[in-house]
Amino acid sequence: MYRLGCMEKRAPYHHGNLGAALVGAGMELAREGGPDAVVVREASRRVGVSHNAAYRHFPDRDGLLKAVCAECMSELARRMERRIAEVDPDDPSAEAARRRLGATGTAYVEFALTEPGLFRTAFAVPRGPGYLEPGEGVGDTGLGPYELLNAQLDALVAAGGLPEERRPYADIAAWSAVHGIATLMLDGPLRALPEEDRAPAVQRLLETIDRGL
Amino acid sequence: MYRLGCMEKRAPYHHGNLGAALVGAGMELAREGGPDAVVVREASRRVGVSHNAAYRHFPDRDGLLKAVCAECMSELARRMERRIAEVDPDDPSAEAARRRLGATGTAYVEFALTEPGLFRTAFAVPRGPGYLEPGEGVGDTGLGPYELLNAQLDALVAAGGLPEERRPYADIAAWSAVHGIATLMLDGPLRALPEEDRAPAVQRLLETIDRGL
DNA sequence: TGTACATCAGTGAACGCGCGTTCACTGATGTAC
DNA sequence: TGTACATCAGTGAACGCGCGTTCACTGATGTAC
Repeated sequence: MYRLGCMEKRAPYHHGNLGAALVGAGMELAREGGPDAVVVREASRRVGVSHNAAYRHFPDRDGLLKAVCAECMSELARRMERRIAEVDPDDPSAEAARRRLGATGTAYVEFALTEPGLFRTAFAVPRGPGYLEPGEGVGDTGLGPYELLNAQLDALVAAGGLPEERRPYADIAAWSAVHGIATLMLDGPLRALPEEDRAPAVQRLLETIDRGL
Repeated sequence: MYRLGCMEKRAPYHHGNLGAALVGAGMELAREGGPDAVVVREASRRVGVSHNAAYRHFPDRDGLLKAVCAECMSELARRMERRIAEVDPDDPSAEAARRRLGATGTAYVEFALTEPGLFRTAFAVPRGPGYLEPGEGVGDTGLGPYELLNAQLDALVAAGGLPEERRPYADIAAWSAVHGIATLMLDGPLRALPEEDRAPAVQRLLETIDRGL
């Protein structure tokens, strides 16, 4: 087998867009192995650049992880937006609002189970508050996952599907429920739950929240 | 300052109970830094023994972590038992059963927030199912945390507080909710939630589950 | 009660691993004049 | 249009870290006779 000249190693001396390329490689790593797998040396290796070149674009390893984090959050937001959009956007009924709220939960769990590495990375925030700058971690609508959830709850109140006095902390309650089942199935004892029990368990959880809110 | 002779280093040549002592040191490490902090070398150091002595008692690092894990689970179980016992055990009413169920949730979140390291370690199970042998990770009643939860749900059904047809997956729903809020407040974005919002948020979540189940 | 011996429970030194980070460097690019 | 020069974006080598794990070893303990 001939190796063509195009395999020359020296091509990308000035890479042009190394920062973005490293985040891309970081996403791959996150997908395959979660946040711990997002390491400077391997990301550089994949891009085909020496490992210290990365320090021109990120102050340190946490800087890279932060950027990958934000990208994972955005991915989650986009998936939520997509599922929400499946409910007729022109339907103003409480029932539709309720279905949109359910869609955010469904998308959340779906994301966790189909992209475990990205899900873990999205929530493996480097310590300290304010790790996401405004405008980071958002989907196509410019809202982040948490804001999308809140928007659905507000819409549900507006549509008369949830009494206003029960609105406070409803976001946290709903979020906790889906986050919990995702976490338990992914990294917790429920990882041993047989495949056929998963969908009904999620269904039961969403119904419980829907009824309880 | 004089160092007295009792500080002699050579005292514990044959330690006598090194395995248990290492688990004890491992619990300290877990309390301070979570599962990642449970490392053979530091545990040995704290016990005052060379680091490879540990390999007489555990096949490898995961062996130690597994033992510490089980101990953390037991601690959680004991705290749940304690909170459950605060509800008059002779009261057979559905209302009491409901309060006992709430107590398991309260204890769970309490444990997570007051002992974050132990909580994280309890759920940092080494990969692979069946990591806990039967009889490991249990409290004084011989039941583990999940079994305690199931017991309260069964009791609630028996007391007429929950229709039997809604029993399936109710355990997972309830567990997910409390696990989720604990995880989000501990390691997730809700770690930024102001102290004064925490208790009401937990309260709201427990009510939602209570109403929704 | 002694004693020889197997076994047990430790020691100390060493290895390899992959990482994060820093250093002095060099070749490419952009710009003021 | 040229040219000198600052700056930018890479390179390659090296350091230190703390860990898990293994090796040959040694002193203490328990037991068969």
